[in-house]
Amino acid sequence: MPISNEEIAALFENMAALLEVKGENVFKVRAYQRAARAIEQHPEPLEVMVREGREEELQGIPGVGEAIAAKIVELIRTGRVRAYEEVKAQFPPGVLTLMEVPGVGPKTALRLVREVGVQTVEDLEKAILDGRVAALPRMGPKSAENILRAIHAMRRKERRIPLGDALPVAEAVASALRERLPAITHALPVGSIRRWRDTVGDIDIMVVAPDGQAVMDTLARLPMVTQVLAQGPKKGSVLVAQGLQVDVRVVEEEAFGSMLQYFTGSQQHNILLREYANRLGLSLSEYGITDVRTGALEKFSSEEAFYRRLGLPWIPPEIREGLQEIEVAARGEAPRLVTLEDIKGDFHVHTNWSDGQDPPEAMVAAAKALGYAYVAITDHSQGLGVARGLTPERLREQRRLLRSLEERYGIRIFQGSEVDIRADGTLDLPDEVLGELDLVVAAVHSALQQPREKMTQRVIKAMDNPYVTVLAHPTGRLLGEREPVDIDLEAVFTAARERGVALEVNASPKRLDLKDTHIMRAREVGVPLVISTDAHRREALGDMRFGVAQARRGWCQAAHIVNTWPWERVEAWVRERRRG
DNA sequence: GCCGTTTTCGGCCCGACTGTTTTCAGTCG
Repeated sequence: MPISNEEIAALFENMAALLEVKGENVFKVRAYQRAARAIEQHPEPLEVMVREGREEELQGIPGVGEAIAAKIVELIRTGRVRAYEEVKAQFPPGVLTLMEVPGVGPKTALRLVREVGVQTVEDLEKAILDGRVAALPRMGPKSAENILRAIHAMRRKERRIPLGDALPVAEAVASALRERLPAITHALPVGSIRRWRDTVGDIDIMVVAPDGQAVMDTLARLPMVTQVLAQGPKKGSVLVAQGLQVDVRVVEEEAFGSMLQYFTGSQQHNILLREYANRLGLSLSEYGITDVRTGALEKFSSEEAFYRRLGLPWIPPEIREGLQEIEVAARGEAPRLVTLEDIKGDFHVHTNWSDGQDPPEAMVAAAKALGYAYVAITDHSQGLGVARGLTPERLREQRRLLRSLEERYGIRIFQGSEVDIRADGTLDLPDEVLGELDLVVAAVHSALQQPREKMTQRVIKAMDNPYVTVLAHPTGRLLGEREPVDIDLEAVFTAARERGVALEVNASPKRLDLKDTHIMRAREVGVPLVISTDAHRREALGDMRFGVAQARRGWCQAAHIVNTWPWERVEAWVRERRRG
């Protein structure tokens, strides 16, 4: 069973936590944390790199040096890391568990285990309720109460929430603040929302106003706020519905640029940017840039000016993840990322002929209104009974309608099908029917529990069919609802490139599938990509922005995305594949 | 433990908030 980058990252994350408990050098701890994050985001499975004898490339990952590279190899070859086992043996397992509670760090966790004897979150809750925690020296009733609240909040909300769910909440809080306090000139979502991460852990909102205290008082009294976690003059944290945490920072207008940069993050990007600035003799903070030699603070009204002062072009928020973006920008090699304006059409759209809500007319009109040159209507195939999939006869009937709409709306309409990939890898429509379509989007909808090898072969078999144009939502995940299928994506990427099949970046905020790191890897491998909304109603065509953002997070340029091409080129590409 | 437009040694981002503290440690982002 191969070990995933996420599992390797988790080990180093635990290693860092244990070293922190042990009281190790904080920079060593940070080194492990940084490596863990970089490994988690690394596009290619490290297991593949080691298996293919490319161990020396491990040190190309930012933050991975000789020692950590050796531990990665050890883990992949032997299934364990001796140094980790040794440090783990020095502490009761409860320490790491307790540190999962927000507000409980290494110091507190160790004291709770050693001096109160708790090992689990349940133990901890009991110990707080019977007063044993508050009785500790340098603890008190308020500290204990805060930990208890954190435990309850943790139980309400364990996971990160999908971007599509967080965004409306963030906008509601921001606009509520603006309405109630006219002195606010800006209130905007920042943090991982502004970076368009597929899921977010909390909501960050930056507010520009002359009086921070007034903003915090207003925040605390908002109707959607259920609890105030922290409240100072410049910064506050509250809980809103579903236990979602909202962090607000207030700044004066003149520091707009530096605060926007700071609060957008990511934290790792900021750390690296601050190190970069230090080498220039500059010190960065949310308030501006200080010349270390003179002590003078320079303020910035825009992010562009802030980055420019560091000799850098503006870096798009989507790629501020602390990978190589600063070095690349400094060399003047930053890619021009794909934009929404580059998108010329949508390749995956449903109508009420299958499980969509709106008729083909409405979907076509909506695509036209977005300025698209083309749209593919891809209703489900017959086998998907729950989605009222189309039989070959219904498909032919629909084609006549689409031809008439094409003239009426002046937009190229591709008739396609989202054809089901059956459990054995065969397709749900015969080749002669597929051949009558302009393009074919193939997807897995059933037997999602198949083992890795079987699922991988099933999907590759489907891609063997020359009529298959796009593999849709390749991992099948539904954010917050369904885990991705177990599939060897490296094998799928290679097969897709060899066959000239495009992989979908499904833009629906419920899916975002492929996800950012997969997109990055697919792009590296040379797989053509398509950004599609999978819209089931006309408004959902607007989800394209989520998909474009994910592609940008994967460092995609327009050239990597098939639906930035004019329709003539798309048609030629489909024909070429069919000829083999 | 990592890393280099000062460096293979000696640094390592920076500030806000809380609670329990008479001056700061712990935690977080």
